[in-house]
This record gives sequence, C-alpha cells and structure tokens, in this order.
Amino acid sequence: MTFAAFQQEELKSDLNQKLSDQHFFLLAMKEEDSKTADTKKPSRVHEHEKESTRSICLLEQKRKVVSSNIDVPPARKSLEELDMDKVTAAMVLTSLSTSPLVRSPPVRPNESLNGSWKEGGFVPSSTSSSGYWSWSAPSDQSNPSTPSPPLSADSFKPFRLPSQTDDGIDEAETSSLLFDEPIPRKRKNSMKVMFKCLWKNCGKVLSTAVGIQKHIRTIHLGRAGESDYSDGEEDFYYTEIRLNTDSVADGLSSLSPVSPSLASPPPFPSQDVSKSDLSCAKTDVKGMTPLSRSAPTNLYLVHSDHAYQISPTHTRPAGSGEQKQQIQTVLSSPPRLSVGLRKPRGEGKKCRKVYGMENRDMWCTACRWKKACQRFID
DNA sequence: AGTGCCGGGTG
DNA sequence: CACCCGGCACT
Repeated sequence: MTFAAFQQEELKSDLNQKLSDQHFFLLAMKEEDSKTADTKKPSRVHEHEKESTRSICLLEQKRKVVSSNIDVPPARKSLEELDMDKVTAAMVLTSLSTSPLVRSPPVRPNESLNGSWKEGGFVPSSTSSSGYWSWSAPSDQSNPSTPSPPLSADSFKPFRLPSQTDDGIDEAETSSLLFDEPIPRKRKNSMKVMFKCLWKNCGKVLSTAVGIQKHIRTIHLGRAGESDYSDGEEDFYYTEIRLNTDSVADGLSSLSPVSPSLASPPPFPSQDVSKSDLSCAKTDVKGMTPLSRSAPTNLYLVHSDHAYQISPTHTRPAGSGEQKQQIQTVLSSPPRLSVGLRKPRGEGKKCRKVYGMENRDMWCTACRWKKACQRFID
C-alpha cells in the first residue's frame, strides 16, 4: 500500500468514525428532545429536530463525497477491516500529533504550558477504548520519536501545587488540565527553589538537592565515607521550599541553621518552615525541579510528610491551624512573606475594647493609628 | 460583622 | 517623623 493510499484510507475511516459518532450523538439528541418535548416549547423542539436531520443529511453527503474521491467503495470493506482501520487511524493520528516532526508550531497562545504536554501525551481518541491515559511508556505502536511529556522543570512549575493535606486541590488542578480551561494562576518567576533539611534541630537550607542530600548523608546519617552511596533515605529528611527572591529581605526569621555544616552558609539567612512546601516531594538527584503530585508522570516522588516537617524551632503560639492557614496562603497567592510572618494577634485587652470607639482620644497612639496596641501589650 | 494591625500613603 | 487608612487575617 502506498503512503498516499494509506493516508486516504485513514482519512476515510476517520471521517467514517466521526460521522457515525455524530450520528449517534444527533440521534441521542433527538431522543432527548422527544423525551422532554412535553415540557418544552414544541416549536423549539421542532427546530432542533429539523436541525438534527439537516445535519445528518449534510454528513451523509460529505460521506458520499469522500467515498467517491476514494477509489475503494465503503461496501467493499468488511466490518473488521473498518474497525482495524479505525484503530490504525487512531494510532497514526496519535503518533502524528505527538511526533515533533509533524507537529505544527504552536498556534494557541496558551499552549506553551499545558497545551504541549497535553497534546503530547494524552490523545482522547474515541477508539482507544481503554480510557486509561498514561504516557509512562510509549506503546510499541507509537512513534519511537514521540517526545516524552514535558518532564522538564519549566513546563511543570506552574502546576506544582504543594498540597499535603488537601488532595482535592490537586485533583481540581488536574481536571482543569484535562479540560481546556486556562489556568489563571500567575506565578512570579522570581521564585527560587531551595532545599531545607528537616532533621531535628537542623534548619539547613541549601540551594541544590544534591547538596542537601550530601549534608544529610554526612551530618545526620553518618555516611561521610560512602558519599556516592545513597539508598534514598536522605530523601525523607529534606523538603523543598520556594523563595520569592523579591521579598527575601523580609524573610529574616528567627530560624537559623543550628548545626554548623561543611557546606557554605545558605544564600539566604533562613526560612520559616511554613513557607516550605510540606507536601512537596522531590525528584531525583539530577537537579530537576520537583513535579507536581498531580502530574501523571511522577518520577521519584517521595513524600516528606513525616514528623520532621514541622520545625521544632518553630514555636509560635498559634497552633496547627495557623500553620495550615499559612500554607494555604502560600498556595493560593503570590508569595507575600510578611503574611506568613505576621505576628500572632495580641490576646489582651485593647484600647478599642476598653475605651470604645467613642473615646478614641483615650486610646494609645498606636491604636489610634491602627497599629499594634502599646498600652496593653501581652 | 467586628477587631487587630500591617503596609503604605500623605503632609 | 506623625498621622491616617485600606485591606487582610483572625475571631
């Protein structure tokens, strides 16, 4: 079979498939309409029906045109052959759409992020019956040059949603990826990824995963000699944190590395643990930015949800509720470190409470200026 | 809705 | 600086 003939076959079978699908859809629509005809305006139903019939006619015409353009009449093909053609067509379409050679340059403006990987990995073909979508391993039929879905850090960064306690967010995110909704979330690209040691009483922050692993291996696991050997245990003792390099100056917190370390001091003084991605997992040693848990292709995701997540040095009076709150803040808004560092609200009396709004002149100046009360400091 | 207060604006 | 206030977190 020549390539041209093959292409024609594909086209035809694909069209057949689409036509029959649409046909069924239209029939279903008609049924639906007739079911609800008594409750709806009859004229509208009628219109609908007319429309449907006309569409079917048009589709039939199209089918005829295509058939006449192609030498092989549809009747000559057995059902199995047709089915095979459908499958082949789907496969070819799949590989066509994923092949970098054939792929047309991006047209949609927002394709650069979700579009590319969606296109690359997930082709919702009606004939790929399994319904299981995965690009973990290319099937034997697909083009070997099929690019693996964007494992590159950049393409995943925007989707990285650290959520340890709330998987629903991840799912929502995922579904919004599956459907073509644009994701309005903006993220500053001034984010810097750091790795924080979660070992008790150690707040070591390093800029590379390798560095932090080495730190944990040598300092905490006592494996100084076997620097190359790693059974992955270090993975459990550090987490990734994202810093907004814009507001790093604000980020001076009381948390400072406790243990002296062999490596150079962290580029930034330290970080409040609440700003770390607690659920965030990490990837392998190659310095890749961690992928989202919701991403279908997690490579080496290791959850770091263990006892050391909450830094022992973090002794703010507010309990876990505040922690959660802060994490959510980090999740959902452009990072504003000051929010995380906000002083716990004073519990004592306040001028406003004591004197009331009517005696505002009796308030302390701070209260008058809507600042932290200085009269009833707790 | 009320309260506390941070961050930022104004003179 | 003093002073004020928008707006947010928290209750």
